Amino acid sequence: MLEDLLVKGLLAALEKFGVFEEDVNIVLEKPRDRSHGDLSSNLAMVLGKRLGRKPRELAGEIAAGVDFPKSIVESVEIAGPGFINFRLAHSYQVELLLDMLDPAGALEDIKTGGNKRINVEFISANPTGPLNVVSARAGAFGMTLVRLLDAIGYDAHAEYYVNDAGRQVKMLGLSLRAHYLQLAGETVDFPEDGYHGRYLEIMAQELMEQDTAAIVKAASAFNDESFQRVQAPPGNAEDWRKLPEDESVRHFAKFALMKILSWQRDTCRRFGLRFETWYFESELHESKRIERALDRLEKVGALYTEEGATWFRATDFGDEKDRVVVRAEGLSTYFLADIAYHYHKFQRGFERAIDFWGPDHHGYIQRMQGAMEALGVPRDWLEVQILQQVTFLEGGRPIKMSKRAGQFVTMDALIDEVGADVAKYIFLSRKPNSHLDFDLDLAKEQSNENPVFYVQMAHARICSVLRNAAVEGIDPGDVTADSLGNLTEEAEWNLVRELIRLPQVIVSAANAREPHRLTGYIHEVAGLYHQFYHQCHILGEEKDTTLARLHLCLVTRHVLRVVLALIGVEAPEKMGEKV
RNA sequence: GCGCCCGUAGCUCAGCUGGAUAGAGCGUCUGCCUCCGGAGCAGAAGGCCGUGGGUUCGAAUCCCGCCGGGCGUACCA
Repeated sequence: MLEDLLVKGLLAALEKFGVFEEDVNIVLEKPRDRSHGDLSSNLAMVLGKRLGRKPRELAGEIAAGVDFPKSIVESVEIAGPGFINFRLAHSYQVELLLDMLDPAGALEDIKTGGNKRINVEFISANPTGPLNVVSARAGAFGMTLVRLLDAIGYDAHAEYYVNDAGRQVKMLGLSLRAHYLQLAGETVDFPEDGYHGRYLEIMAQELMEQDTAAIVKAASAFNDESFQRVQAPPGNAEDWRKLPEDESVRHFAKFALMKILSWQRDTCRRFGLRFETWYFESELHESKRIERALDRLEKVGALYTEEGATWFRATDFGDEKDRVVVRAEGLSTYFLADIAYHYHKFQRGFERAIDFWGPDHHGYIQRMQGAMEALGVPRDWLEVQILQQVTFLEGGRPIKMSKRAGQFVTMDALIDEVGADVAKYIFLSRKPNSHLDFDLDLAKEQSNENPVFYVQMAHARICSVLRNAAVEGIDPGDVTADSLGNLTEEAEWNLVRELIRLPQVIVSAANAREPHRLTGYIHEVAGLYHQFYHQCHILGEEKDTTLARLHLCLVTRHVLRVVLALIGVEAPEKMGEKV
């Protein structure tokens, strides 16, 4: 790595001041202003005080003491209050570019994860209705993080947890059954805490029209491995209606669950989300994992009984109060199921688990990590990323999202109206902990003026130039150091300098869990490409120039493709007509 | 009350873990298509980085106090 080389050189120069590696942390950064070189160190300012020297003088002496090959570092300058600025040789930058294209090069070198398995769980929405638009942010982030982790050499695994057990599912069954009975002409009281969404009415309507065969056929869409548990209830709705109430509700619930999961899965697919595993809570109950987790907590002395309930000693693990795991009536809490789920996740052999949660669950982190610790799992095994809330505005005012009241914007509607690429790009341009206002009206209007098109345009433009080159019979061939050496313009080198940052950008975005650094980066790349395109004519120039510029196009296209693939946005060869 | 997150251009947001003159998109204004795609380029206007202190060579960034907003604070999920 270049930076290591520079750091080494600086350290060598520092020895005569009695400063050694362990005394100082040398940081090199890219100056904002290009006239300050390619890389910059604040070393002299940091050391100035300690050595009782004026930073600028010190910088001068350090700079005089370093010795780099001219083929790598073109110049070392002192500037401002004492910055040491390095200017890289063009030949070296070209080397870095070529290394990035090399299948065994820089993008391979950043794969330092050792193929360790990491589980990334996101969305995990309750299976009580269609996915709403809040899940879109989680989907965009989670999926991108999975790809980023793969890009740095981990074996990342996307997972979706389905809460298909407990009270809410029963309520779902009750609600659907009530709708059905109403349609069948019976007078029924709608359950008090029932789900009022219109989708359940529609589902009930469908149910009236579907016979057993149709229901079974619908269920057969779930033959994938992760969905073995999703099956049609026996018979048809008329049969279920006649059953004793409890059993009847269970049948309706099972059907509703099946339908809703199919919607959720379809929506995920439309949004480009692929989950290796859909993990069902009901499985935890059936496999006795919940009881076993409880036993184990008991065994390690992390439980006690009070007022008839069983409590987990969360305060022993940093939480502010102890938490109930089994209620006085004997029912286990959602928390206990979650403990069992995460413990099983650990047993499945993941080196680390990353969960994406909403801000309303932040108070849940301590107890969850505490429970894992109590079970003997390393404290940092479970990493929770809080994705701040999205406030959706329509007609200038916030939409209250309530699934129970049936009032929310679906993720499908978002995809229909602004498009998956635009939606993903908007979410991925913001950092995870920013609360963001999403104005749907504006998004619809601006979907035609969105930054995502700016980036896609750059890609399409490159493809177009390459097509034109082919028409003129020019075959750019492989990118070589010689060809790129013919680049002379400022606009060309501005682009080059940005392109070679790719490996670092990927590493930093992955490690910081901040995918938005990717969108910032390609926006910059696209901008520099557009500038280059306007300032430097590519085709019809003198032969070496044309070739060099075509090669720069090829590298830019590669970088854009790599990053667009990471964020799950298409890299189109042509842009459609603007509406 | 306590805990977490946020406050940067008219609006929506970046600001790479403390650096040099605070950026982008949208909106507003001015130029640029007989020229590889104008979904583009060049430029202008627009900021006490909520506020008051502190830390140091240096703060939008770190610490403390206020002000304002969101979320949480269940034997709900």
